Amino acid sequence: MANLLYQNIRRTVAISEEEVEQFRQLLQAKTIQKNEFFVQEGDRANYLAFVLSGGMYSYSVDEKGEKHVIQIALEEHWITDPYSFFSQEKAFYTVQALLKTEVLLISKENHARACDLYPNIERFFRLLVQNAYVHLLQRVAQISSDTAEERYLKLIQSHPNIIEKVPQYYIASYLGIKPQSLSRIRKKLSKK
Amino acid sequence: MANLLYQNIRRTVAISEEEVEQFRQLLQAKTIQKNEFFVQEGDRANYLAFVLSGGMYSYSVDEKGEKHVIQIALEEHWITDPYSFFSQEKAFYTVQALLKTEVLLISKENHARACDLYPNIERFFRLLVQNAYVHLLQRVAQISSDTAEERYLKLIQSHPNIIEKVPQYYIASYLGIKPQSLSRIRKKLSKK
DNA sequence: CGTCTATTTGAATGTACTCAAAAGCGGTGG
DNA sequence: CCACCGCTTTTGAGTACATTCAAATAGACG
Repeated sequence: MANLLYQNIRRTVAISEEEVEQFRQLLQAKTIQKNEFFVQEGDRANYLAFVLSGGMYSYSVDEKGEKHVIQIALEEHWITDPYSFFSQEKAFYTVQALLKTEVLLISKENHARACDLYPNIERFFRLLVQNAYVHLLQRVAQISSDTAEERYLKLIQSHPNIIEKVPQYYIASYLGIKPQSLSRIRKKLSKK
Repeated sequence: MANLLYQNIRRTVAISEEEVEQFRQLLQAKTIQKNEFFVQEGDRANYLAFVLSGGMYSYSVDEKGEKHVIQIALEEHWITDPYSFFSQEKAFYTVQALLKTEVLLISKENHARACDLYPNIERFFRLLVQNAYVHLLQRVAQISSDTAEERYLKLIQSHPNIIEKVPQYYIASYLGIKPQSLSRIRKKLSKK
């Protein structure tokens, strides 16, 4: 595997491979098994994860016990419960592995240290949140302007490998619909 | 009027009134007339606005020419097209005054300068984006778990004065429904 | 091969939407 | 002061899309 971390950071800030290597010292590699919890609702999110391979997803659970998928993070994406990680309060969401997943973890403390030591890394994380916010605004806009079918098409267009890795009922939940509805949408699309 | 700016910043970071006063020098007061544009889609958002009184809203326009309200900012809230303000690329959204609105404006350049000069202000803006991101995640979670009726109830609970200031069809759009549907929801609720 | 889980299908229901029109409200000018 | 205009909200009737409940198939894995 290439240096995914370097590539990912490089996408946002101009930084040398050496500086990323220094930063890398503050991260720890870990393998998370399929369905293993990374963060559980009510816990504190002490780590931020960078997905090297596999994938994770976050969700909330409503009063009726139903999962609502909020985020899906495949390779080269960062995930945690942002509220809890930033504030160190209890997490709203659960983050769990979709399949066997290799991650690089950074603790809250090392994140703070990295931001102190490496201005480029500080800048990177600041822009990471900024970009996540901008993307999420687009998602909100999309929810109100697009039909479920359009949202599905755009999703598989921007993340073609999501189909292989993520069960359909999680994709449905992410899109804000029920698995049966997604099944019908797919059936309708396949007829074309 | 009290010092809304100081109060607002103070809510997030520990900072002296003097330091805010210094920062205040980099802002300019402006009155925006009802329906006046603050940012137009396709333009660059050169300013970030802090609403002192009145209110503004942002929206996208779809292929059919329909508005989709993304954000509503009443007093003591910050608004702009974040993507455009951060990146200086063309704005996705339009930001417009709901009624006569008094704002404090900060230009992109002064924002950068303020972040350089005043670490507390840098921290404030960083946390502003962070908090906005966390709130938006909650909104996304809410969209998929709550009915339109529940979302409406929660909205007027958290922002009781929104009813007086914002036309019902904008509130409907913000909630992701049509004005007719909101009217029917309100009718149903008033019967209880 | 059997079991467990995921996906698909069917039928009935519900919620929000469209189209269309009426009623309400606020401001302006005769 | 009232009549009129434009804009917002409400109401009605029919429709579309997603949901629910239920059951049948398909796939994955030991």
